[in-house]
Amino acid sequence: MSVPPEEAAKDVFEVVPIIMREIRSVMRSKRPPVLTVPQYRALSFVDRNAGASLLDVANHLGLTPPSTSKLVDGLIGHGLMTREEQPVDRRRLKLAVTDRGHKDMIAARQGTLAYLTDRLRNMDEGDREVIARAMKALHLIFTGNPKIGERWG
Amino acid sequence: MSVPPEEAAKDVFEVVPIIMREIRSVMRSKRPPVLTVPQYRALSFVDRNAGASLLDVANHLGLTPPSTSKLVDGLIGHGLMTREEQPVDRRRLKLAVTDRGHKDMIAARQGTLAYLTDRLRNMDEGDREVIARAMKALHLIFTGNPKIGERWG
DNA sequence: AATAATTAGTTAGAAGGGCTAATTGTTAGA
DNA sequence: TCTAACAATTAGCCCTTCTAACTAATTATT
Repeated sequence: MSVPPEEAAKDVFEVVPIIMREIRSVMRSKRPPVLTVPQYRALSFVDRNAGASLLDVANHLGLTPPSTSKLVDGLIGHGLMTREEQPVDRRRLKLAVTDRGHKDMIAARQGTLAYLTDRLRNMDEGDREVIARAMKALHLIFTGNPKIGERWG
Repeated sequence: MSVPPEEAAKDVFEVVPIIMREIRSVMRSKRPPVLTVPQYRALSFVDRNAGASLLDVANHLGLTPPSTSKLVDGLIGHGLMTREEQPVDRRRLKLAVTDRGHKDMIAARQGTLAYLTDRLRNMDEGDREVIARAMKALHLIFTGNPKIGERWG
């Protein structure tokens, strides 16, 4: 049976927001610490790319520089990230995750993954394979990057 | 090859936020009108369930009553929804979508679907089928409802 | 009928998310 | 040098979502 792009689009549009709400809810419910999804994503990126600049983070998150600046502000305010000046190019920041930021990030990740894993446990193994394949295909068309999972080491 | 729930969870956790950001971005970029995702979802629900109460909307969206109240406030302020009193139970609201609300909702939906459709067009047909199947499986485990797509008539 | 408990919805206040436009400093180039 | 480009921030806007505390209306209890 052939699936036209219109139908797949409708399915994605209906299901993705539902799952996203779950993810957000789980991630924000860990307390303390409380991490929002963008905060988690920023921490995770800087954790893997120590010394990243603000624009690096903005590009990775798909946010504008001002939004990212505010986001980083909040993380620094909570002691989860640091902002350093670089002697090489004083315009460019050097962001880094603190120990506490690293721990909070890991906690948020594990909590969310545990929840999702639990949800995915009681289903047909074939369905799980379909989901994994679908996610890889979606990742490719939405990011252009065929690699997935590298953020997980 | 077997896909353990942990792996599928990681894939979902990585990809869903990316797609969601795209959806949000596209939906908010139509101007005028500008509808956010929660605004769209509230309109869409009330459009299909005229006379719904605030709690009906809150439950459907997975939001608290105060959040929903504020959300509805905004929609009414923009002339997209109406709030009526019911003589039967004067505590219970009767929400309805205005003509303009209906039109804006359709416009937001079509714009977003057009974008997603476009993205999904240039891919292997087999991948599209995998995506459609994955979305149906995910919909079932996250909502308990096997039916999908009814919202699209 | 009077009182208590529940239910529907709102208000207030907080922290965050995301944008555009305008600004400050810094570096590189003609 | 002087200008253009760049990195980041500030200001100001509106939306999201929560908890806590509240009002008003209904139902249940005595």
